[in-house]
Amino acid sequence: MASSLAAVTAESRPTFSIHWILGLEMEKSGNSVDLHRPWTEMGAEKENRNKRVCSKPFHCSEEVNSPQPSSSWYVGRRPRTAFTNSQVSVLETVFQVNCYPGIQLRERLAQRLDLEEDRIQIWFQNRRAKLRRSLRESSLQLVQTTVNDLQAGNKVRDQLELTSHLLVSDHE
Amino acid sequence: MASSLAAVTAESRPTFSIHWILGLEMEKSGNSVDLHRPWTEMGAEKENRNKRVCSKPFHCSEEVNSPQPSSSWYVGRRPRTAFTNSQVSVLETVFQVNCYPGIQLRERLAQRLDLEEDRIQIWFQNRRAKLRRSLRESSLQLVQTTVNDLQAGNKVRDQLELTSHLLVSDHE
DNA sequence: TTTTAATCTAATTAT
DNA sequence: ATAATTAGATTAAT
Repeated sequence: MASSLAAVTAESRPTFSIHWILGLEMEKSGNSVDLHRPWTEMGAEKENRNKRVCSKPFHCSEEVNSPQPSSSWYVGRRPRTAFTNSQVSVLETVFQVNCYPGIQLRERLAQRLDLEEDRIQIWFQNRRAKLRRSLRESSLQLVQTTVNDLQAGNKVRDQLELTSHLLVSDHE
Repeated sequence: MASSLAAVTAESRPTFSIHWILGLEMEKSGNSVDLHRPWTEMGAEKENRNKRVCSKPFHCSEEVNSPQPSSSWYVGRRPRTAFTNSQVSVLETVFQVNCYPGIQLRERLAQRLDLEEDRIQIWFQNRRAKLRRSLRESSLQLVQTTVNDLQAGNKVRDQLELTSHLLVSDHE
C-alpha cells in the first residue's frame, strides 16, 4: 500500500526518472541505457542466445563479447522453489483429480500449502509436461514392442515359408 | 502462516481427504472423481478440433455435462487485470531499457506498482510478443515494398527493352 | 473490432 | 529430476 502510494505519486508526474524506477538495479549498469532484444538478431548469434551467459541481461549487455558464466553476484532467475514432500504429496493428489486447476483451486492450494499461486501454476504446467512425456515414451515403447513382435512374426513366417519351399522342392 | 500450519497438519497425516483439499471446488463436480486429461485422447477426435467446439482442454470435460462452455471457462480463469495508465507507463519505460527483467527487478516493480510479481512477468511476456509481432510485420512490409520496387523496376526495364528492340527492328 | 491479459504447449535453461 | 523461463499460439475480456 505504501509502495503503491509512492508509485502513484511518481506516476502522476509525466516525466519520472528511470533511475528511480529501477532503483538499485541501475547502480551496477551505470548510465548506459542499451536495449536488450536478443531475438532481433535471431540467425546471427545463436550460441550467445542459447548460452544465455547473462540471465540478467541488464548487467551483462557488455558481456556478449566477454562471457563470464560464473558471475555469481546475481542471477536473474527466481530461486528454485524446494517443495516439501508433503506439498508435493498434496499437489500429486489434486493432480490425479484435475490436472488443469482453475484460479480458485490454485489460490486455495496456495493458501493451504503456503505457496504463491504462481508456484502452483508452474508446478501443474511442469507436471503435465512430465505426464505427456511419459505417455509419449510408453506409447513409443508400445510401437517398438509391436514392431519387434511383427519382426519376430515375420521371422517365423519366413522360417515356415523356407521349410514349405524346401518340402515342395523336395517333391519336385 | 495459519494456513501453512493447517496444511502441515494435514500433510503429516498419510491419508487426507481429497474433499478437504479441494474444498468448495468439489461442490461443482459432485462426488465423481473423474480424471481430466483431454490430450490423452488426441488422435481420436480430430473433428472436434476442427469444428472448434473446444480448443481449450478446460471446457472439454465441463462441456460433456454443461451446455455453457463459455461461462464455465472464465470462472476458472484469473480475472483480467486492468492496469492503470500510470502502471503501464512505468512498465513501458522499463521495457525500453530491459525487456527481460530478472526476478529482482520484477519484484521491485511489483512493490512499486502494487502488483503481483507474476502480473509483471506476464506483462513483459505479452509485451515482447507484441514487439516481435510488430517487428515481423514491418520486416514483412519491407519485403513487400522491395518486391514492389523490383517489379516496378522490371516494368521500366521491359519498357526500355521493348523500345530498344523496336529501334533495332526499325534499323534492320 | 482491436488490443491485450491469461492460459496453454514445447523446448530449453539451470539448479 | 524438476523449477523457471522463453517463444508462440490461443482464448477471451475490454
